[in-house]
Amino acid sequence: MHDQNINVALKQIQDYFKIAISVDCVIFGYDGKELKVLMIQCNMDPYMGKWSLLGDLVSPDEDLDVAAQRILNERVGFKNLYLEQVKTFGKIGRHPSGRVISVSYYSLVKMSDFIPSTNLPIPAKWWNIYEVEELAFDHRQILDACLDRLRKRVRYNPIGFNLLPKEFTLSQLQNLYEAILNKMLDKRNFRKKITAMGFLTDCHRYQKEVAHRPARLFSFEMKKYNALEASGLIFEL
Amino acid sequence: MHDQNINVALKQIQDYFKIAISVDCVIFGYDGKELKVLMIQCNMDPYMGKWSLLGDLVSPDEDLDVAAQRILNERVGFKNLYLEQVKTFGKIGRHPSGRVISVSYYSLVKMSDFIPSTNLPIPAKWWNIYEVEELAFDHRQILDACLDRLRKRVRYNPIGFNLLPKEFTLSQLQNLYEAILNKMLDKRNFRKKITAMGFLTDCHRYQKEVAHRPARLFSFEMKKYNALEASGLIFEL
DNA sequence: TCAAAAGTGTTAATGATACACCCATGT
DNA sequence: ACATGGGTGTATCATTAACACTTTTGA
Repeated sequence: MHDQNINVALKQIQDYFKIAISVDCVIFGYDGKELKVLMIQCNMDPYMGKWSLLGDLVSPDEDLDVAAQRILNERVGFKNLYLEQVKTFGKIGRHPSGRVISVSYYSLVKMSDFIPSTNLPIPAKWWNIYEVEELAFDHRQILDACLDRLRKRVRYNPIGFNLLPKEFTLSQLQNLYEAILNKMLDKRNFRKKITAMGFLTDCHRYQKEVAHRPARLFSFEMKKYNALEASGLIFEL
Repeated sequence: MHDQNINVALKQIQDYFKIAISVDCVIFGYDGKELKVLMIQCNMDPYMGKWSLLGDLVSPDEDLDVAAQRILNERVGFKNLYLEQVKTFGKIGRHPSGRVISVSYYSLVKMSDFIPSTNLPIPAKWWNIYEVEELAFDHRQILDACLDRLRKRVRYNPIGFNLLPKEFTLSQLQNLYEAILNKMLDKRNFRKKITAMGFLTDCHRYQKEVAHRPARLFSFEMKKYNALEASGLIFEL
């Protein structure tokens, strides 16, 4: 290959391939009280030390969704999480190292199953969603867009269960909705609505070792839900 | 520059910059009866002759939204159209020339103002949304995603007016909603709802030269709507 | 005078909201 | 026995859905 070819190649790079693609994941969790988001500290100027979402470049032979799953798997050790693409951020100056267009996703994690790995390259921290500090890059915008989307989605799709343990009480479920929507709900109306939809399975088991009347445990099974949805059920909370 | 540098450069290309970004626009229009979508014919194998959305590569110094506006302007001659980003499509094999990740947008055009330019590089055609043939690339998926989004958006945001002439009748507005939602609506209930929201301005003018009782003309002003929204109005149809 | 779309209210059904007390357990 | 959250039903209000006839114009 001689210089002329190089110049052609470099010209092409300049013209078409000077953009890198990344994926950024907003990872939501729920600890039984608060809605949380997982973040790491940025090690790149000018955002050194600022908190940042988990993200990485997408390689040329990698699907976007696969890249998102990879990030979740590499950094948090989870597979097959609920994942939804939200929005693509492409402002010129959004990344200090050059033109990086970022496809954002949010993901839902059962924190009860989450074992914080101490041997990961970068330690991560769960932040209360309402107490997040100033973030690196345009990650505040990304976080806001994902939280907005989650709030809409959770009202019309049964995805909240991805944040709860397999067996949960109705109060836990209500509390989760209150944390996501940032709004109090009426206990009786909430229970009426969700039990009337008929997709919750009564586990015939109860909470143990709680200093009050133990609550009935329920579980959510996608199969059962799908069957009901197919016969006309409309989920709405 | 000698060969070693070349190899480094090429390696970098291979590693990070082998992905091109494009924008594809679903351009919706309304001719008074049907919801339409603007498309062109593909001149690239293996999709030669198939119909395709309007799209182009994003240049490295160009915002995504700006690229979308540019495409609309270059190809259709419009500026400042309503535009919404919908989803990013990034499957490995979606484009025959290599890895191209496409950010999709939909846009709303007043067809009444649209003068089909005959001197454009590629002639475009308005298709009835419900009669679109097999499309090039993954454009069917993109179209479906954009139509879905439009259907949701139009129920909770006053964006339908972007498809109507400045002055329109209530029947035209209803017809537009029926075309978008693909569903008949009750005339009296529709009128009650939309007039009760109070943001339509009566033009005190009427249709002319129609072979039936002429309908009252209304207009939509964003200012008025914003004021009402600020004082608590919730748009919903 | 006919055809075609404009315009207009009421009733019934459904869904949403508001609200207070007794129950079972651990300490 | 007390503190804590679990669990339950009804009445009111607001919203939605269903429905038919008269009016105005051009042909």
